[in-house]
Amino acid sequence: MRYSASHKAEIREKLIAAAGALSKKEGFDTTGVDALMATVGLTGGAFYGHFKNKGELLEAIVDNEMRLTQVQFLNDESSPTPLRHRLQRYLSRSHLAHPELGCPLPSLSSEVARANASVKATYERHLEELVANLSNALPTPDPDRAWAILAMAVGGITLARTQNNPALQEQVLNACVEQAMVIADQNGPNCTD
Amino acid sequence: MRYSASHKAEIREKLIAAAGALSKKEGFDTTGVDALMATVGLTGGAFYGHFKNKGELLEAIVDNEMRLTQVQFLNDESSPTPLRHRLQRYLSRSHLAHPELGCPLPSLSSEVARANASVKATYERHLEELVANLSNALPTPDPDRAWAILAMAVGGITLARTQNNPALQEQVLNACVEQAMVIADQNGPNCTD
DNA sequence: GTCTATAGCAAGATAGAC
DNA sequence: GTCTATCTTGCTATAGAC
Repeated sequence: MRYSASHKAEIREKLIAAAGALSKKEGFDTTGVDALMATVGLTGGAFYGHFKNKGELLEAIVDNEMRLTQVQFLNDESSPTPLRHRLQRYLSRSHLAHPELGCPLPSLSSEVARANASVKATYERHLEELVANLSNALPTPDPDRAWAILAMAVGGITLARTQNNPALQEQVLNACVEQAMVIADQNGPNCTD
Repeated sequence: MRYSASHKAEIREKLIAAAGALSKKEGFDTTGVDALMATVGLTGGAFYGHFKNKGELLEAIVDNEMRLTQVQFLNDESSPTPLRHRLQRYLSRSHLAHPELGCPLPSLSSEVARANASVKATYERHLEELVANLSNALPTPDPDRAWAILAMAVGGITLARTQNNPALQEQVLNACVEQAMVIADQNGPNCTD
Protein backbone atom coordinates (compact mmCIF):
# COMPACT_ATOMS: atom_id res chain seq x y z
CA MET A 1 0.00 0.00 0.00
CA ARG A 2 0.94 3.62 -0.44
CA TYR A 3 1.20 4.38 3.26
CA SER A 4 2.68 2.43 6.15
CA ALA A 5 0.27 0.48 8.31
CA SER A 6 0.64 3.02 11.10
CA HIS A 7 0.04 6.05 8.92
CA LYS A 8 -3.56 6.49 10.00
CA ALA A 9 -2.57 6.30 13.64
CA GLU A 10 0.09 8.96 13.09
CA ILE A 11 -2.40 11.34 11.49
CA ARG A 12 -4.79 10.70 14.34
CA GLU A 13 -2.14 11.60 16.90
CA LYS A 14 -1.28 14.75 14.98
CA LEU A 15 -4.95 15.71 14.94
CA ILE A 16 -5.36 15.16 18.67
CA ALA A 17 -2.28 17.26 19.41
CA ALA A 18 -3.30 20.07 17.05
CA ALA A 19 -6.88 20.05 18.33
CA GLY A 20 -5.63 20.12 21.92
CA ALA A 21 -3.50 23.19 21.27
CA LEU A 22 -6.30 24.96 19.41
CA SER A 23 -8.85 24.10 22.11
CA LYS A 24 -6.60 25.33 24.91
CA LYS A 25 -6.07 28.59 23.07
CA GLU A 26 -9.49 29.33 21.56
CA GLY A 27 -11.83 26.89 23.28
CA PHE A 28 -13.08 23.51 22.09
CA ASP A 29 -16.58 24.61 21.09
CA THR A 30 -15.30 27.50 19.02
CA THR A 31 -12.75 25.34 17.18
CA GLY A 32 -14.33 24.24 13.91
CA VAL A 33 -13.61 20.95 12.17
CA ASP A 34 -12.52 22.67 8.94
CA ALA A 35 -10.08 24.95 10.77
CA LEU A 36 -8.65 22.01 12.69
CA MET A 37 -8.09 19.87 9.58
CA ALA A 38 -6.47 22.80 7.78
CA THR A 39 -3.72 22.94 10.43
CA VAL A 40 -2.59 19.46 9.39
CA GLY A 41 -3.07 20.12 5.68
CA LEU A 42 -6.32 18.22 5.19
CA THR A 43 -9.92 19.20 4.46
CA GLY A 44 -12.95 18.93 6.71
CA GLY A 45 -14.38 15.76 5.25
CA ALA A 46 -11.31 13.73 6.23
CA PHE A 47 -12.06 14.32 9.90
CA TYR A 48 -14.73 11.62 9.95
CA GLY A 49 -12.29 8.99 8.79
CA HIS A 50 -10.65 9.39 12.21
CA PHE A 51 -13.46 10.28 14.62
CA LYS A 52 -17.10 9.30 14.73
CA ASN A 53 -18.02 12.87 15.72
CA LYS A 54 -16.66 15.90 17.49
CA GLY A 55 -17.51 14.56 20.95
CA GLU A 56 -15.17 11.65 20.39
CA LEU A 57 -12.43 14.18 19.66
CA LEU A 58 -12.99 15.92 23.00
CA GLU A 59 -12.51 12.63 24.82
CA ALA A 60 -9.27 12.02 22.94
CA ILE A 61 -8.02 15.56 23.61
CA VAL A 62 -8.74 15.35 27.32
CA ASP A 63 -7.03 12.00 27.66
CA ASN A 64 -3.97 13.11 25.70
CA GLU A 65 -3.57 16.51 27.36
CA MET A 66 -3.97 15.13 30.86
CA ARG A 67 -1.52 12.34 30.13
CA LEU A 68 1.09 14.87 28.98
CA THR A 69 0.47 17.01 32.06
CA GLN A 70 0.89 13.92 34.18
CA VAL A 71 4.29 13.30 32.57
CA GLN A 72 5.38 16.90 33.14
CA PHE A 73 4.41 16.76 36.81
CA LEU A 74 6.08 13.41 37.29
CA ASN A 75 9.22 13.76 39.30
CA ASP A 76 12.39 12.01 38.31
CA GLU A 77 13.13 10.41 41.66
CA SER A 78 16.87 10.28 40.96
CA SER A 79 17.06 14.09 40.59
CA PRO A 80 13.81 15.57 41.84
CA THR A 81 12.90 19.15 40.91
CA PRO A 82 12.24 21.17 44.06
CA LEU A 83 8.55 21.98 44.52
CA ARG A 84 9.22 25.71 44.48
CA HIS A 85 10.81 25.49 41.04
CA ARG A 86 7.92 23.45 39.71
CA LEU A 87 5.47 26.03 41.01
CA GLN A 88 7.49 28.87 39.53
CA ARG A 89 7.49 27.15 36.16
CA TYR A 90 3.74 26.60 36.33
CA LEU A 91 2.98 30.11 37.56
CA SER A 92 5.21 31.80 34.98
CA ARG A 93 4.74 34.51 32.38
CA SER A 94 5.40 32.08 29.54
CA HIS A 95 2.67 29.75 30.79
CA LEU A 96 0.35 32.77 30.96
CA ALA A 97 1.14 33.81 27.42
CA HIS A 98 0.98 30.37 25.79
CA PRO A 99 -2.11 28.44 26.80
CA GLU A 100 -1.76 26.34 23.64
CA LEU A 101 1.46 24.86 25.02
CA GLY A 102 0.38 24.74 28.64
CA CYS A 103 -1.65 22.82 31.16
CA PRO A 104 -5.22 21.89 30.15
CA LEU A 105 -6.63 22.52 33.62
CA PRO A 106 -7.03 26.31 33.40
CA SER A 107 -8.05 26.21 29.72
CA LEU A 108 -10.38 23.24 29.40
CA SER A 109 -11.96 22.82 32.84
CA SER A 110 -15.05 24.92 32.19
CA GLU A 111 -15.78 22.99 29.02
CA VAL A 112 -15.13 19.66 30.72
CA ALA A 113 -17.50 20.74 33.49
CA ARG A 114 -20.24 20.95 30.84
CA ALA A 115 -19.23 17.74 29.04
CA ASN A 116 -20.71 14.26 29.44
CA ALA A 117 -19.91 11.88 32.30
CA SER A 118 -17.44 9.89 30.21
CA VAL A 119 -15.23 12.92 29.57
CA LYS A 120 -15.45 13.90 33.21
CA ALA A 121 -14.49 10.39 34.32
CA THR A 122 -11.33 10.52 32.20
CA TYR A 123 -10.49 13.96 33.60
CA GLU A 124 -11.16 12.76 37.13
CA ARG A 125 -8.90 9.73 36.81
CA HIS A 126 -5.98 11.82 35.60
CA LEU A 127 -6.61 14.49 38.24
CA GLU A 128 -6.40 11.91 41.02
CA GLU A 129 -3.07 10.65 39.69
CA LEU A 130 -1.82 14.22 39.47
CA VAL A 131 -2.79 14.95 43.05
CA ALA A 132 -1.24 11.72 44.30
CA ASN A 133 2.03 12.68 42.65
CA LEU A 134 1.89 16.23 43.98
CA SER A 135 1.11 14.93 47.45
CA ASN A 136 4.23 12.77 47.37
CA ALA A 137 6.31 15.81 46.45
CA LEU A 138 5.35 17.52 49.73
CA PRO A 139 7.65 17.38 52.78
CA THR A 140 4.88 15.31 54.38
CA PRO A 141 2.50 13.67 51.88
CA ASP A 142 -1.03 15.03 52.25
CA PRO A 143 -3.70 14.82 49.53
CA ASP A 144 -5.68 17.71 51.03
CA ARG A 145 -2.77 20.08 50.82
CA ALA A 146 -2.02 18.81 47.32
CA TRP A 147 -5.59 19.59 46.22
CA ALA A 148 -5.35 23.06 47.73
CA ILE A 149 -2.03 23.79 46.02
CA LEU A 150 -3.33 22.53 42.68
CA ALA A 151 -6.48 24.62 43.02
CA MET A 152 -4.38 27.69 43.79
CA ALA A 153 -2.12 27.12 40.81
CA VAL A 154 -5.06 26.60 38.42
CA GLY A 155 -6.95 29.56 39.87
CA GLY A 156 -3.84 31.74 39.73
CA ILE A 157 -3.30 31.13 36.01
CA THR A 158 -7.01 31.51 35.33
CA LEU A 159 -7.23 34.88 37.08
CA ALA A 160 -3.94 36.21 35.73
CA ARG A 161 -5.03 35.45 32.15
CA THR A 162 -8.01 37.78 32.56
CA GLN A 163 -5.77 40.76 33.36
CA ASN A 164 -4.36 43.43 31.05
CA ASN A 165 -1.84 44.82 33.51
CA PRO A 166 1.46 42.85 33.57
CA ALA A 167 2.34 44.16 37.03
CA LEU A 168 -0.92 42.82 38.40
CA GLN A 169 -0.37 39.49 36.67
CA GLU A 170 3.05 39.27 38.27
CA GLN A 171 1.59 39.98 41.68
CA VAL A 172 -1.00 37.21 41.35
CA LEU A 173 1.53 34.67 40.11
CA ASN A 174 4.13 35.47 42.77
CA ALA A 175 1.55 35.52 45.55
CA CYS A 176 0.37 32.05 44.55
CA VAL A 177 3.90 30.65 44.50
CA GLU A 178 4.68 32.05 47.94
CA GLN A 179 1.43 31.01 49.58
CA ALA A 180 1.53 27.56 47.98
CA MET A 181 4.94 27.10 49.58
CA VAL A 182 3.47 28.13 52.93
CA ILE A 183 0.90 25.37 52.58
CA ALA A 184 3.52 22.88 51.47
CA ASP A 185 5.89 23.64 54.35
CA GLN A 186 3.51 24.17 57.24
CA ASN A 187 3.57 21.61 60.01
CA GLY A 188 0.07 22.18 61.30
CA PRO A 189 -2.65 24.83 61.34
CA ASN A 190 -1.57 26.13 64.76
CA CYS A 191 2.16 25.78 64.37
CA THR A 192 2.40 23.96 67.68
CA ASP A 193 5.28 21.62 66.94
CA MET B 1 -46.56 56.83 25.48
CA ARG B 2 -47.53 53.24 26.03
CA TYR B 3 -44.63 52.40 28.34
CA SER B 4 -43.04 54.33 31.19
CA ALA B 5 -39.87 56.21 30.41
CA SER B 6 -37.81 53.62 32.27
CA HIS B 7 -39.33 50.62 30.53
CA LYS B 8 -36.46 50.17 28.10
CA ALA B 9 -33.95 50.32 30.93
CA GLU B 10 -35.90 47.69 32.85
CA ILE B 11 -35.90 45.31 29.89
CA ARG B 12 -32.21 45.92 29.42
CA GLU B 13 -31.50 45.03 33.04
CA LYS B 14 -33.59 41.89 32.73
CA LEU B 15 -31.65 40.92 29.62
CA ILE B 16 -28.29 41.44 31.29
CA ALA B 17 -29.33 39.35 34.29
CA ALA B 18 -30.77 36.54 32.15
CA ALA B 19 -27.77 36.54 29.83
CA GLY B 20 -25.42 36.46 32.82
CA ALA B 21 -27.13 33.40 34.27
CA LEU B 22 -27.19 31.64 30.89
CA SER B 23 -23.54 32.47 30.21
CA LYS B 24 -22.39 31.25 33.61
CA LYS B 25 -24.24 27.98 33.06
CA GLU B 26 -23.68 27.24 29.37
CA GLY B 27 -20.98 29.68 28.33
CA PHE B 28 -21.28 33.06 26.64
CA ASP B 29 -20.26 31.96 23.15
CA THR B 30 -22.71 29.07 23.12
CA THR B 31 -25.63 31.25 24.27
CA GLY B 32 -27.50 32.38 21.17
CA VAL B 33 -29.32 35.68 20.82
CA ASP B 34 -32.64 34.00 19.99
CA ALA B 35 -32.44 31.70 23.02
CA LEU B 36 -31.59 34.62 25.27
CA MET B 37 -34.46 36.80 24.07
CA ALA B 38 -36.88 33.89 24.42
CA THR B 39 -36.15 33.72 28.18
CA VAL B 40 -37.60 37.23 28.57
CA GLY B 41 -40.47 36.60 26.16
CA LEU B 42 -39.10 38.48 23.16
CA THR B 43 -37.77 37.51 19.73
CA GLY B 44 -34.24 37.75 18.39
CA GLY B 45 -34.67 40.94 16.42
CA ALA B 46 -35.51 42.96 19.53
CA PHE B 47 -32.01 42.33 20.89
CA TYR B 48 -30.51 45.02 18.66
CA GLY B 49 -32.79 47.66 20.09
CA HIS B 50 -30.82 47.24 23.33
CA PHE B 51 -27.28 46.34 22.28
CA LYS B 52 -25.19 47.29 19.27
CA ASN B 53 -23.92 43.73 19.02
CA LYS B 54 -23.17 40.67 21.14
CA GLY B 55 -19.81 41.99 22.29
CA GLU B 56 -21.52 44.92 23.96
CA LEU B 57 -23.64 42.40 25.86
CA LEU B 58 -20.54 40.65 27.20
CA GLU B 59 -19.25 43.94 28.59
CA ALA B 60 -22.57 44.55 30.30
CA ILE B 61 -22.69 41.01 31.72
CA VAL B 62 -19.18 41.21 33.10
CA ASP B 63 -19.81 44.57 34.74
CA ASN B 64 -23.10 43.47 36.26
CA GLU B 65 -21.92 40.06 37.49
CA MET B 66 -18.77 41.44 39.03
CA ARG B 67 -20.69 44.24 40.70
CA LEU B 68 -23.04 41.71 42.28
CA THR B 69 -20.13 39.57 43.42
CA GLN B 70 -18.56 42.67 44.89
CA VAL B 71 -21.73 43.28 46.90
CA GLN B 72 -21.85 39.68 48.12
CA PHE B 73 -18.24 39.83 49.26
CA LEU B 74 -18.72 43.18 50.94
CA ASN B 75 -18.68 42.82 54.66
CA ASP B 76 -21.20 44.59 56.83
CA GLU B 77 -18.76 46.17 59.25
CA SER B 78 -21.34 46.27 62.03
CA SER B 79 -21.75 42.48 61.99
CA PRO B 80 -18.95 40.99 59.89
CA THR B 81 -19.27 37.43 58.64
CA PRO B 82 -16.27 35.39 59.78
CA LEU B 83 -13.91 34.58 56.91
CA ARG B 84 -14.32 30.84 57.47
CA HIS B 85 -18.06 31.08 56.95
CA ARG B 86 -17.64 33.11 53.80
CA LEU B 87 -15.23 30.52 52.41
CA GLN B 88 -17.58 27.68 53.33
CA ARG B 89 -20.41 29.40 51.55
CA TYR B 90 -18.27 29.96 48.46
CA LEU B 91 -16.83 26.44 48.46
CA SER B 92 -20.21 24.77 48.97
CA ARG B 93 -22.16 22.05 47.18
CA SER B 94 -24.91 24.50 46.23
CA HIS B 95 -22.40 26.83 44.59
CA LEU B 96 -21.02 23.80 42.73
CA ALA B 97 -24.42 22.75 41.49
CA HIS B 98 -25.72 26.19 40.49
CA PRO B 99 -23.21 28.12 38.40
CA GLU B 100 -26.06 30.24 37.02
CA LEU B 101 -26.61 31.72 40.48
CA GLY B 102 -22.98 31.80 41.51
CA CYS B 103 -19.76 33.73 41.13
CA PRO B 104 -18.71 34.67 37.58
CA LEU B 105 -15.02 34.04 38.24
CA PRO B 106 -14.99 30.24 37.79
CA SER B 107 -17.56 30.35 34.96
CA LEU B 108 -16.57 33.32 32.82
CA SER B 109 -12.83 33.74 33.34
CA SER B 110 -11.72 31.63 30.39
CA GLU B 111 -14.01 33.57 28.05
CA VAL B 112 -12.90 36.90 29.53
CA ALA B 113 -9.31 35.81 28.99
CA ARG B 114 -10.10 35.60 25.25
CA ALA B 115 -12.13 38.83 25.15
CA ASN B 116 -10.98 42.31 24.12
CA ALA B 117 -9.00 44.68 26.33
CA SER B 118 -12.07 46.67 27.28
CA VAL B 119 -13.80 43.64 28.82
CA LYS B 120 -10.62 42.67 30.59
CA ALA B 121 -10.20 46.18 31.98
CA THR B 122 -13.67 46.03 33.53
CA TYR B 123 -12.96 42.61 34.98
CA GLU B 124 -9.61 43.80 36.29
CA ARG B 125 -11.09 46.84 38.03
CA HIS B 126 -13.67 44.74 39.86
CA LEU B 127 -11.11 42.07 40.74
CA GLU B 128 -8.88 44.64 42.40
CA GLU B 129 -11.79 45.91 44.50
CA LEU B 130 -12.64 42.35 45.43
CA VAL B 131 -9.10 41.61 46.54
CA ALA B 132 -8.87 44.84 48.51
CA ASN B 133 -12.01 43.87 50.38
CA LEU B 134 -10.82 40.33 50.97
CA SER B 135 -7.47 41.62 52.17
CA ASN B 136 -9.20 43.78 54.77
CA ALA B 137 -11.08 40.74 56.04
CA LEU B 138 -7.80 39.03 56.97
CA PRO B 139 -6.46 39.19 60.56
CA THR B 140 -3.65 41.25 59.08
CA PRO B 141 -4.48 42.89 55.71
CA ASP B 142 -2.27 41.53 52.93
CA PRO B 143 -3.14 41.72 49.20
CA ASP B 144 -0.81 38.84 48.35
CA ARG B 145 -2.55 36.47 50.71
CA ALA B 146 -5.91 37.74 49.44
CA TRP B 147 -4.92 36.95 45.84
CA ALA B 148 -3.78 33.48 46.86
CA ILE B 149 -7.00 32.75 48.74
CA LEU B 150 -9.12 34.03 45.88
CA ALA B 151 -7.15 31.93 43.39
CA MET B 152 -7.63 28.86 45.57
CA ALA B 153 -11.36 29.43 45.89
CA VAL B 154 -11.80 29.95 42.14
CA GLY B 155 -9.58 26.97 41.31
CA GLY B 156 -11.37 24.80 43.85
CA ILE B 157 -14.79 25.42 42.33
CA THR B 158 -13.38 25.06 38.83
CA LEU B 159 -11.78 21.68 39.58
CA ALA B 160 -14.68 20.33 41.64
CA ARG B 161 -17.11 21.10 38.82
CA THR B 162 -15.19 18.78 36.50
CA GLN B 163 -15.70 15.80 38.83
CA ASN B 164 -18.41 13.13 38.77
CA ASN B 165 -17.66 11.75 42.21
CA PRO B 166 -19.38 13.72 45.04
CA ALA B 167 -16.93 12.40 47.63
CA LEU B 168 -14.03 13.73 45.61
CA GLN B 169 -15.79 17.07 45.14
CA GLU B 170 -16.27 17.27 48.91
CA GLN B 171 -12.59 16.57 49.49
CA VAL B 172 -11.49 19.34 47.13
CA LEU B 173 -13.89 21.88 48.61
CA ASN B 174 -13.02 21.08 52.22
CA ALA B 175 -9.30 21.03 51.54
CA CYS B 176 -9.51 24.50 50.00
CA VAL B 177 -11.46 25.89 52.96
CA GLU B 178 -8.95 24.49 55.45
CA GLN B 179 -5.83 25.55 53.59
CA ALA B 180 -7.24 28.98 52.83
CA MET B 181 -7.70 29.45 56.57
CA VAL B 182 -4.09 28.42 57.11
CA ILE B 183 -3.01 31.19 54.74
CA ALA B 184 -5.36 33.67 56.38
CA ASP B 185 -4.21 32.91 59.93
CA GLN B 186 -0.49 32.38 59.45
CA ASN B 187 1.79 34.94 61.03
CA GLY B 188 4.77 34.32 58.79
CA PRO B 189 6.26 31.69 56.52
CA ASN B 190 8.52 30.37 59.27
CA CYS B 191 6.14 30.65 62.17
CA THR B 192 8.77 32.43 64.23
CA ASP B 193 6.58 34.67 66.35
C1' DG C 1 -8.03 7.97 3.29
C1' DT C 2 -9.02 12.12 1.33
C1' DC C 3 -11.33 14.92 -1.85
C1' DT C 4 -15.44 18.03 -3.40
C1' DA C 5 -20.03 19.08 -2.88
C1' DT C 6 -23.82 19.57 -0.27
C1' DA C 7 -27.50 18.80 3.08
C1' DG C 8 -29.38 20.71 7.24
C1' DC C 9 -29.14 23.65 10.79
C1' DA C 10 -28.05 27.62 13.91
C1' DA C 11 -25.59 31.63 14.49
C1' DG C 12 -25.10 37.12 14.26
C1' DA C 13 -26.99 40.84 12.20
C1' DT C 14 -30.12 43.90 9.16
C1' DA C 15 -34.54 45.74 6.78
C1' DG C 16 -38.97 47.15 6.78
C1' DA C 17 -43.81 46.67 8.54
C1' DC C 18 -46.53 47.96 12.52
C1' DG D 1 -39.65 48.74 20.69
C1' DT D 2 -40.79 44.58 18.79
C1' DC D 3 -42.24 41.81 15.10
C1' DT D 4 -41.29 38.71 10.85
C1' DA D 5 -38.47 37.78 7.15
C1' DT D 6 -34.15 37.41 5.29
C1' DC D 7 -29.06 37.78 4.28
C1' DT D 8 -24.69 35.80 5.12
C1' DT D 9 -21.78 32.98 7.35
C1' DG D 10 -20.32 29.28 9.95
C1' DC D 11 -20.98 24.83 11.82
C1' DT D 12 -21.53 19.33 12.06
C1' DA D 13 -22.09 15.65 9.32
C1' DT D 14 -22.91 12.78 5.05
C1' DA D 15 -22.56 11.08 0.00
C1' DG D 16 -20.14 9.73 -3.69
C1' DA D 17 -16.00 10.25 -6.80
C1' DC D 18 -11.12 8.98 -6.91
